[in-house]
Amino acid sequence: MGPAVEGRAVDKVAQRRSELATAALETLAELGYARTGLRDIAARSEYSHGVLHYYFRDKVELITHCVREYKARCATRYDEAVATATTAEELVAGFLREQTATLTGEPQMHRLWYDLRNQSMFEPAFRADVAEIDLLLERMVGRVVSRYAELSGARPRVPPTVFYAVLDGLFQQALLRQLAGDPEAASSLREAVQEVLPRLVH
Amino acid sequence: MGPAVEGRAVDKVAQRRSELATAALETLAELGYARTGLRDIAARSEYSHGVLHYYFRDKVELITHCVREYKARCATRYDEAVATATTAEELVAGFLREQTATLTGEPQMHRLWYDLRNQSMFEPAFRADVAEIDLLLERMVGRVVSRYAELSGARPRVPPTVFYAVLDGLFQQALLRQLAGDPEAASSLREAVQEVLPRLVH
DNA sequence: GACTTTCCTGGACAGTCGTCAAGACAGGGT
DNA sequence: ACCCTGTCTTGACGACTGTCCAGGAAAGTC
Repeated sequence: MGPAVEGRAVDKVAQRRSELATAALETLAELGYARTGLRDIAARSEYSHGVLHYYFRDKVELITHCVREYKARCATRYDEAVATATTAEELVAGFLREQTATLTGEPQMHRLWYDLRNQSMFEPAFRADVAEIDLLLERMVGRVVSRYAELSGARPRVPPTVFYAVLDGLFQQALLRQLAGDPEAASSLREAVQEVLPRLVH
Repeated sequence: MGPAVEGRAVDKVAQRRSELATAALETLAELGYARTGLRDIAARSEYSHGVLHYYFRDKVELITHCVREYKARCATRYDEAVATATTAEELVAGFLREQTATLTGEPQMHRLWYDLRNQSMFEPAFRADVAEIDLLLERMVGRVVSRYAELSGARPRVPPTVFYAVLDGLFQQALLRQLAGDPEAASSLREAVQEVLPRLVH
């Protein structure tokens, strides 16, 4: 077993892990943490339930790996809008478009994020990863806000942490309404963001 | 079995239900929804696990009853501060005192609320009750804000729903930090509220 | 070809889950 | 004395849980 082969083997293993983590993410998003078993996850993949303990030590390690995969998707969501916008209005429009799209397009994935973040309030094993993602999301919001301030020639009036908490609260409320079937959830969110944002940076 | 006796019997039943619901609330707050079984709940009460199906049809009905009990505690939390404050600063001080007290004093109860609210994103059976409590909390925040505006001779700049979402986002972030052991969680929350509030009502 | 290593399956394990029903026990009514 | 009714306990049920393991399948090495 040479180093080159080992390198390829490691990649292969990493790929399987990622493959299984994706199946786990889909299952968790559909059923929620409390109702998801390892057999449900395996059923969604093309393998049997035993393989999960071949690639992951624990259920905790599996879910932790899932959460790490999840962060890669979220952290760059608004980066394009930040990069391409040339005016403040354009940036807000791009931000709202993207936010609305995720709210109506993949609400399951986001209720999973909130579910796992809540689990970390009970299960210390999740806290480190959740905190890491939370920081990533906070920085993402921070980039949007600071660029918005730059384009509109103003200054953020509250720290990035507060911005993140405020926008997260608004999004979570909208998500709850969206999943309850409220057709105006998205438009209410847009309106709220447009009202709040200029008052916190001007 | 006359009506008078029946009336007393109904009270007795209601009292037992309440008693068991209290034990359930304590257990849920400690373990979280995903890890709480009916036997855990019964162990915390002075009865055995079979009695739960004597007073409640389902696990769902039990937890629903819990949530209904929970709301009675929360909805009046800030009412005294609203009633006694004579200046805007006094009202904010009272609000922050109460908010800090609940954050550091009973964080378990609040992570349970967020847990159950998240469960309602997956389990439609919880949605109606969760929505009801959410409305109650929103109105409570609305009372604080409108009184604050009145005392400071200003106007709320965003609707009550937005206020609730914003303050809830800030509180949830603080709760996450509090439970992770951050000693500055409470003071950060106070600071954030004092920064945000005047910018949304002036 | 045989042999070794890696990968994956399927079943078994010890628990726990929600649910239910049979019986014990108490108290009042007749 | 008896039964009746409301309470509560206890044990059991099938289904499900995370975990582990014996062994088959497949792939790679000599």
